[in-house]
Amino acid sequence: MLSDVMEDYLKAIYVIEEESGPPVATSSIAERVEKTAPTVTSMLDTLAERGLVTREKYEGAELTAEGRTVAIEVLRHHRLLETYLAERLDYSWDEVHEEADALEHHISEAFERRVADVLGEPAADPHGDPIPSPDLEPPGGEATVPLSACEAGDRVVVARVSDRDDADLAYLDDAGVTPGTTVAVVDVAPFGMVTVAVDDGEQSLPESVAESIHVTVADTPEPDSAETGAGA
Amino acid sequence: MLSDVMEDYLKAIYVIEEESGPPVATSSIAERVEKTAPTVTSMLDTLAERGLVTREKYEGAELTAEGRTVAIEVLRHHRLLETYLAERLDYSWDEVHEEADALEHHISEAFERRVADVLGEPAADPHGDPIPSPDLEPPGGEATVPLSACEAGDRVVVARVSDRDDADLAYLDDAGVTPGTTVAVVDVAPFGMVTVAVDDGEQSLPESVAESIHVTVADTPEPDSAETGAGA
DNA sequence: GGACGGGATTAGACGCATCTAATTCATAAG
DNA sequence: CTTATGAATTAGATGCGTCTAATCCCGTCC
Repeated sequence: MLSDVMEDYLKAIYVIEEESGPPVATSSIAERVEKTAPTVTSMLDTLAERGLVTREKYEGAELTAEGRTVAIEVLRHHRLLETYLAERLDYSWDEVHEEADALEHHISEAFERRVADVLGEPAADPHGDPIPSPDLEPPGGEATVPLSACEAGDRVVVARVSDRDDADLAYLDDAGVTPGTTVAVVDVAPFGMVTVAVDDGEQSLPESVAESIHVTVADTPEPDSAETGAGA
Repeated sequence: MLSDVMEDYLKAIYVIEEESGPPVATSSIAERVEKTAPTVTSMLDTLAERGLVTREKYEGAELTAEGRTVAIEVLRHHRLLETYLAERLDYSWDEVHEEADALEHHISEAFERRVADVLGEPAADPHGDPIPSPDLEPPGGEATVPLSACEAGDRVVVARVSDRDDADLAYLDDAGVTPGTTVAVVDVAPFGMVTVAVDDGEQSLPESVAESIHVTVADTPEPDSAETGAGA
């Protein structure tokens, strides 16, 4: 039996692999799971013994197929729970994460299946993150870019928003920046501050927030008049 | 923060107090939580240090007011979950227990409240056990007796059925012996085997099962002619 | 190429929940 | 009153996940 703790590490490694690819550094796992580096090192040893990760000393870790499957199952639990809480228990978009984190390790296969059934096997959770299918294959990621990488003039559709910071989430919800909405990038200032136009006005977002918003570009500005180059 | 494990002990002590009153013996806790006696002893020490139980060596343990409140909260979680699973997630009566046991320690106050809300603050779970109210006062137990203590001729209403053995539960469900149904006691044989009449025939239940079914007596046989029965 | 700096690992310890084996206690039987 | 019996406790060890402090390795900078 895998402990909750091990599942948390595997999940962390998975999402880091998703965003930066393997190998995954000890320190980035440590940051994500909020443990010290030596703790992570020893857990990686345990995980490696169990065949859930491979690793080389001083390099980094990488999930095995088995470890990846476990991680994806946890992620499926997490995202199904978030969706269920939002749809059936009146949770708001920004509240679901914590509860799902607490429950994801403790639901049975039966629970997972029934929740998926009553929801109709949804494809994405309230933050826009894809919900892995029951076969636990890695969900196909459609190409998205962080909002922080966009340029002034782009019109973009919000694909997903990191679920890691409740305060940011509440703010974005309030601002009308939710998965599926279209926003126009008004300005990208020095240090990454991004200003976007939404239905009810303009919002300026610090870089840290803009990084956590992933979008698909609907429309790029035409590179035509005076402002073509490394402008502004 | 109280660990899940501590909550389990407190819950166990509470239900044992319910059925036999304090003080609660180390060995009966050990049996219920499926741990060895020394393990229970040391946990009782911990619990006593935290002010959740009082105890005297070689005597037994008793919940403090605080310990009782914790136990009742866990029980509220458990029974709300059982009810929710049965009503909203298509679980059968005999499946809910295990899932509720796994989840009861991990749901938030918010979750508890919302589940109670969508269910309309139910009074009893699918096994007939009373669901503690949000104030966490001990739920008022209406007087019931175990089916094993009934006599031939009694007509009784099933009040609640222990949720501890899935196989028994499935059998009883199939037999039509569920909370709220009325059954007639046909015979009480030596060693406690009880035969009851239900809608679809007669069922013979071993004593262990008959002990776990609590009933209210609707009608006692008049100690008079051979067949006083008020006309079946 | 040698020293430095920062991330990673090893060393060693701790707290918790658990176990088995040995001991102690309460009490029922003689 | 003494002893036997069974329950409860103490003693001592284990596994796990965690920490801090010390050491080690690798890539960079002079």
